Amino acid sequence: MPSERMTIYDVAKAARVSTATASKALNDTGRMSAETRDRIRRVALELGFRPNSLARSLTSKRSFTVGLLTDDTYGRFTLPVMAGVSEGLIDHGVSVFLCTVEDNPDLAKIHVDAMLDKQVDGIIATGKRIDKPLPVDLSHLSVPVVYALTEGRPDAVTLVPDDRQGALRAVEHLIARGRKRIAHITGPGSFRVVQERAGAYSDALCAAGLEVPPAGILRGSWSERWGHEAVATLWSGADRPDGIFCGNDQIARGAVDALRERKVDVPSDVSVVGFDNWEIVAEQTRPPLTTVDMNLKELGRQAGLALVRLVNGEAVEKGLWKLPCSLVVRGS
Amino acid sequence: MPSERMTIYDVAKAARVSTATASKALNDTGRMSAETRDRIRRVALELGFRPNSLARSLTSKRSFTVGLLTDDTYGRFTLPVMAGVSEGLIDHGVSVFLCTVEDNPDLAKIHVDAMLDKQVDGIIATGKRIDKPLPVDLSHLSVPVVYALTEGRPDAVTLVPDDRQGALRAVEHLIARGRKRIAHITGPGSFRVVQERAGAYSDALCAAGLEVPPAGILRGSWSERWGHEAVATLWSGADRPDGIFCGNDQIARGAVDALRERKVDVPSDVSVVGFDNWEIVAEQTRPPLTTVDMNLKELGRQAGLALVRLVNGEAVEKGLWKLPCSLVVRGS
DNA sequence: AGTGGTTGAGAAACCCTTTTCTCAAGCAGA
DNA sequence: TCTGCTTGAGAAAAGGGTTTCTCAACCACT
Repeated sequence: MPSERMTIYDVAKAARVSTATASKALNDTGRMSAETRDRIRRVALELGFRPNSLARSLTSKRSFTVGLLTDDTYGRFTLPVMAGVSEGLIDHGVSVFLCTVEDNPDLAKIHVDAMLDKQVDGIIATGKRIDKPLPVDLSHLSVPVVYALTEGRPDAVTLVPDDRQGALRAVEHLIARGRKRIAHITGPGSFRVVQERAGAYSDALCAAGLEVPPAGILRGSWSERWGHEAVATLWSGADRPDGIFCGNDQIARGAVDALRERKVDVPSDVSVVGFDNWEIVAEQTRPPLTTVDMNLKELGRQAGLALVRLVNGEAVEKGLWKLPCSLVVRGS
Repeated sequence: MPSERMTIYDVAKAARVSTATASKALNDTGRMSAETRDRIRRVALELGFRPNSLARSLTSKRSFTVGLLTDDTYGRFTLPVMAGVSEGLIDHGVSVFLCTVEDNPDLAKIHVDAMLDKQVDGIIATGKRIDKPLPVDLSHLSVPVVYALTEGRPDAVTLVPDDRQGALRAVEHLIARGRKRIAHITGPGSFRVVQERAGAYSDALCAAGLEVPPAGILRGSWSERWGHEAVATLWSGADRPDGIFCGNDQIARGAVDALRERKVDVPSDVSVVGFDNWEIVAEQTRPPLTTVDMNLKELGRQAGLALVRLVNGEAVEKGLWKLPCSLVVRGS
């Protein structure tokens, strides 16, 4: 391991050419004899030469670096998104600056400025809610911005899971299982995903010629506790459901636990479908949850690729990109 | 918003000085009249000048950039660590390259090479297990490396939670609650944390003059299912415990659920303490779990700061740094 | 007037790579 | 032999900063 990094001067000297020639040989540009090109390449390889990206970026105006902004420290959504971004971009030789800003506008501004100073080619903004923006305005930057799983600007690319399609899949699955009286237990009505999923729930029932029960949609918090409570409410009435579509896996788990405590068998008496495919919840539920996966890693990948296209000046359709969800069938 | 970034040439021209003088004025180096310095600064501010980090790094040999390598995409441990790193470093003007490598040596090598090409000042390696290394050798790099929550080289700085201290706190808490017959349900014996926590469990009991029950330590998987099963085993015997220290929160939750199903009240009949303070599990348990928090965000912060000190050539004590855990008392 | 020390600021080199422009050599054709 | 074209390679500038070195101007003393 050479303690000092080799420069192109070292390569040029060792190959007895100028740095210009060396550069051209290594980048496969310019004109020279195949023999010279090969010789320079061999020498570079022997010396373990690796070009200094900084110097290269200085002239090329491309740093092959993007910034990833997130407001989520503990949640489960951003990690797969980030992994997807990282994975999607490494193939293009692009590295990712990670910045966590957690609802702090000043911190966010500092991070954005730092990224801009480091000449990022673009920025990906990601968060935990699709209906809340990050605490910083990214609309007039000199670099392109892509939003993923957070509220984006209308004139920018924004990637979100297709909640409606995912919810349809879930309800259709219940219907295909022969369920007729299907309820929906979900989170706070202030969340857009709640509205989307609830709308899809109603539509799916209508489309199948089933009626939406009078108190079919129960809104509460995103917690197991609420799933538990909601089942208590449902079972206190006369028209008990035989299928439940839950707004997330935690609610579903609370519901399944409550059903078990009432000696209602899942899935023979009642089928339950969750949302999120949060494995730690879904797989530990007894029985394991059938649930909707939002394919967040893929979403992150696409966000990265979209940004690269924008950076390259390629045409990219602006607006909301809804990426399909898939149903993971387990035991519930 | 100027579409083209201002350079120091623009500042120099506007202030009618040379770039050398401008640079010195802005960096508070060199000699010049206070008046000139102020004027240049004012001009720079007006123009919205921000120095190009790339150009600066090229001469200074410091990129104010570090790489963060992780093998964890879905787990819960790395996200707070990463957030802590990011938080601890931004104060030093250092940005973080995020790289997820997930057990893929080739991918890891690509990422490391990319980081080195981008002249990172150092690398932080982080993972999900303290007794498994990342799939890439970082021992002969030209930049310093700090390990956090992953197996590090003996001659490097490695930060891990103090499992022993955390476990002692947990068991002492049970003892302070007056519990006499304390069991330990934990994960696979192949994990070093299992050994550490189990050792601390035994030692704490001895120190308090309590005996370790014959089958006091039950090793299994890290799942709720196993916590459930283990309680069944314990309660099938004669010598039922009145306190349970669990190796993680999932096991604890399984145990608490099993106890409830047996009509054993938590915490009046049996006290349970978990490990990890994984809020999504601990807070949703009925009753909410008392558990050990590993302070992972702080661990990440420290990792970042340690790396900065290494980069600055300051003395840093090598070896294993064990960071204290804290007990979060809830309802169990 | 000559000497010496300080002050303020600029010229130029440097960091590493890419790129444009120039140019000598070689060759074909007239 | 002269002209014109192609080929291979290098000189130099650019990219945006930092830093070292130089130097003129000014002041205070002899």
